[in-house]
Amino acid sequence: MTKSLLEEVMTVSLRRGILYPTAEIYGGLAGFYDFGPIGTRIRNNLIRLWRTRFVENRDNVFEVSGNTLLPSPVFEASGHLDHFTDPSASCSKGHITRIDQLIEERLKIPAEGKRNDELEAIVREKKLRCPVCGDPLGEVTSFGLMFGTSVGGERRQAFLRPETAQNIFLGFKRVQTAMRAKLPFGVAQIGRSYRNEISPRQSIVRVREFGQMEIEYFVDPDQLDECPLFEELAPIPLNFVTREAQEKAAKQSATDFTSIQISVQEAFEKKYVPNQWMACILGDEVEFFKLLGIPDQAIRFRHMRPEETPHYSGGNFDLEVNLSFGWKEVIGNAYRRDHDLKSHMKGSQKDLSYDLEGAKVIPHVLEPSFGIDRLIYAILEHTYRPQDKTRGWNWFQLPPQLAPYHGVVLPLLNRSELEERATTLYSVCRGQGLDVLYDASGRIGRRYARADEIGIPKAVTIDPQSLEDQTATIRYRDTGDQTRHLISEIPNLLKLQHDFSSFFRLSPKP
RNA sequence: GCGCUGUUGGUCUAGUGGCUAGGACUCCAGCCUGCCACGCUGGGUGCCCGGGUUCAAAUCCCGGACAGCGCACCA
Repeated sequence: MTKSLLEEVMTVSLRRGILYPTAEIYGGLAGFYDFGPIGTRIRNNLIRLWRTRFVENRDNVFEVSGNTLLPSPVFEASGHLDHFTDPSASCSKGHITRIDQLIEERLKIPAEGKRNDELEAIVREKKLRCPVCGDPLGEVTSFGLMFGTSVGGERRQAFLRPETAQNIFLGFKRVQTAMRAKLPFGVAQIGRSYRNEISPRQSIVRVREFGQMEIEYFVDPDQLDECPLFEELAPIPLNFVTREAQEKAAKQSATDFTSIQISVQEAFEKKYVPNQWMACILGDEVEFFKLLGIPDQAIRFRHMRPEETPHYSGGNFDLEVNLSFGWKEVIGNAYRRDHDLKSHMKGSQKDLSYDLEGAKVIPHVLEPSFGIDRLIYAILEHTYRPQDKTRGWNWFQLPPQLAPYHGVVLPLLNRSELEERATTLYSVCRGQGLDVLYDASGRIGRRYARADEIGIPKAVTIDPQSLEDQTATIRYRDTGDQTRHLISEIPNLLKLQHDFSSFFRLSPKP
């Protein structure tokens, strides 16, 4: 049986310290993975790129870092407590009971597949009570998506957040006033979220603890079609799957959807998306993806069908990446209208409106939410170069900005003069803030292979000629070609020589 | 959560109810080596966990964990 691409990528990842199961020596825990030293470097680089483009390069985006554990009322207000998956009810003392299990156990009737209101009717009819204390049971809600715990001596109920977004809404007023932020502005957050998935799958694509990079853009509802990025992003092409295309595919029992290519401008003007802001967010992501090593044709935006979209949404558009096991959501883009701020105003009894020249406005929210782990998997799969016949080993063609090291310094031969010269260069590079490795173990080809396998873009080799004329060779991972340079120029040549112009160009001042 | 399949050094794998569980690659040390893992020598690490059957279990049985796939789920 041949290995799937996923299994192959995972094998390399395990061997080279990219990632491995959490608590592996105890048999692991389904849906949890740790990043190893190489994976952490890649992850940090991805986060750095994201922050550079979407936060630091923008004048009006503010980054926060929220806690992962939040008190229960937050999720009562957000609606998460009503949308869990396992039906449960709590009594007046706060004991939580799985209602489907209680019914099956006590009444010996099947409860599977019944809706919450049906289960609640059974509870009322049969007068089921809390099995712990005997108190009456409250409303039946679905439970299980969120990891719950209790806090402090008073055992206050709390949950690990299922999305980073909530902290942003909770802190909206603080951020807005502290930063004296004017609409439109964004609040970004990079952090971890938790969902107790019934069945984690596909390595780090569906996990129970995952990283998210999110922004909530707060926009005056009257200015949703006046995005300051529009002029820059208007020509960007988008692969787009309309709802009509999905209906058509369903009717024909097709296995895939047909996508169309439209520009950001068309997406807005022809109303493929609800507003200009959403069109720009999608274009912004296409530009970002150019740096990740995932080809354009492997990404598309899918307009989520109504049944996949919450009632309050003004339209959700997933960025999906074509992976070996199908198209997978890597970014969720949601137009949440004023749902979140309104819900928390109601839940907290605090005013979260924005003072717009004396008039109270509840900003509308547009939310691009990146799944870090999925994105890393997508990058690994798309940059993996297996069965390379010319070089004889598998490698990752990681973009230089994501590669775990800028380069590796190698003495061609294990002679002390060469090693001295090489370690000196290594130290100089490190002193200049470069991430470089030194490797003198084994023959040169083996060391090139080791470097390739974790995607190091350049290898510098000190050879006997280096001692005569102070030069060294740079071998390029992607081609295997070599060029010779003065050693004094090597550190600069290892620094990223990438065209960042489009990356840094955007600098709107709304 | 249900079902199918699987789990042997770091990785990939051979294997049988019974001597010190074999190989390949990687890794480490040394030698060699004027540029792409395939020169030499030496070395290290392993039968997923628990229970059962048995004189004897890595092997058979049961349960669990984990993984891949399918279904369901993924507000």
